[in-house]
Amino acid sequence: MSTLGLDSDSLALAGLCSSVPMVMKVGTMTKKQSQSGTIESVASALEKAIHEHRLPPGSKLGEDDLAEIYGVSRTQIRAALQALSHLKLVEHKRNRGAFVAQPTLREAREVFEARALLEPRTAHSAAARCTPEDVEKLRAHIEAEHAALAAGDNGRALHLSGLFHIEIARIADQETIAAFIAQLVSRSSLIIALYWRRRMAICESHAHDALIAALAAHDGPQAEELMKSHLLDLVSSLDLRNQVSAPGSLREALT
Amino acid sequence: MSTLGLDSDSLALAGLCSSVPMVMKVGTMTKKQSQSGTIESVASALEKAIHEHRLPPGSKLGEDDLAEIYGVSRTQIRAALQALSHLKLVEHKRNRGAFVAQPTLREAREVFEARALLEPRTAHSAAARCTPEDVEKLRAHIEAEHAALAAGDNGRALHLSGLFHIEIARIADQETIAAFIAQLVSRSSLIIALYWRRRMAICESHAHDALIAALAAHDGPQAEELMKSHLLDLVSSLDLRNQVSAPGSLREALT
DNA sequence: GAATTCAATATTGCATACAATCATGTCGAC
DNA sequence: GTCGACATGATTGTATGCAATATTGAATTC
Repeated sequence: MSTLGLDSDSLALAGLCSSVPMVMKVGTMTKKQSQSGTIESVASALEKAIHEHRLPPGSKLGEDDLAEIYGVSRTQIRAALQALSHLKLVEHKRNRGAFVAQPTLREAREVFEARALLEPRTAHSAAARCTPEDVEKLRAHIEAEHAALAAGDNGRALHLSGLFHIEIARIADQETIAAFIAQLVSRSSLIIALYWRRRMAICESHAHDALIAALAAHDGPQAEELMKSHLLDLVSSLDLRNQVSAPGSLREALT
Repeated sequence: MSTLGLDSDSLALAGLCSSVPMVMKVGTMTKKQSQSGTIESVASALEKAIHEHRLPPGSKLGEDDLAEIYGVSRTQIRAALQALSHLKLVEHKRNRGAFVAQPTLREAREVFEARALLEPRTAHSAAARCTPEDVEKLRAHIEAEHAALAAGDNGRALHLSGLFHIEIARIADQETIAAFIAQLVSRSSLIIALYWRRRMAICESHAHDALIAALAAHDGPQAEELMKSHLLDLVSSLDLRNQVSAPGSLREALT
């Protein structure tokens, strides 16, 4: 039985899962679709599930379970897990399997230092290149984010909030930096799952609104400053002080 | 027959290759060492060969060839190639195989923009934390680089020059940023192979010497400035103007 | 003679089968 | 009653074999 958070119900929610080719498992003579985007599909589905905190840090990602859930072979699951492992989203323990990564306190600090280094100046660049279409796209993101929040789906809101940051890097027309930021945003999602202190409300909406305004006005310095303070706000909503162990990792620490 | 630049001779040069476990291929009943670092070993060996320009951009990396060269199974070769693919060092073409990546002009510019964003401020941080042992290590790097240059081994010198930059990020105690820089340095090696104009001499030695001095003196602003100008020098030694095709990619473009 | 089609070969993509390793639960000894 | 050793089960790591696809060469036709 699957101990994953990915039962048939959440599978339907995953969105991208629907693009996983339907393999008619009637034996070995069936012509499979060989749609060949399976690895990326599985990786995307898992990534999304992790972003939305349906798979909390530390979750075991058994190969057989995933293979059965997605209806593909273990080989492709392994490839997808390996890809996510390179993004630091899953950790591989030798002969033990793959687990959703649990960033340490140190990693958490490093991730946000890297974001502080990359994102403000990227936002600056984006302001110069931002087109009306880009602004429209960003507004759509915000809107969807608000809708998700209103619906109480915090996970989805967080996911969309991450996409917002990645979109800004894309507007700056820097694919390489955008890839880095995408990775950092993904890891941030894990960090938030581990170190977020509930007392603090995530009032990102305002920050994002102001950012859009600055971008639309092509005000580079303002966008840079807003992004910087936005990231600082985000960090201050986390509990990154030294502590004996991260919440939830206790179980892992005592084995 | 192998069309790779990795005959038995260059195999011996690869250094890390010696850590590839010796599989006694006497059939299937032989107990292999199962040293289990094979994938990393192969990936490192390939990475080094690419850094040192023994495998120029566009080289075909046939799985069977590599499997025979390193005496391991195709499975591990595939895993190693996949890892390098995530570092953007090799490109996978569907049903065609793996090739040493050929960064486009656009990618080349992006890589150096990312470096310009990351490295100067990382050098700044490194200056504050730099210990005498770190300085010694950096000097050793420089020395080896000079030795390689004197021996006419430009490839090795380039490789060491890259390690120098990564070492600085490590001194800054930022593993996450160091990983990004490592990737960018690797890709820079490919970019140099494609777009370097021979007229320009690579006078990095001086820049590196000055950088060490600034780091040793804990002069953050100076280190930041030196790194910035060093990167600019490096870019100016490249030919990143628009052109019909990169040198060497002609063959590929006409197939 | 040149071009196009078709067959043959080589190479990758994929899945399955086996081997190795780790976790768990039981039995026995102290 | 508790601790330790062992056997069993489950899960990952690895290799090999087959199927699918691209490339190469030859033969045929215009």
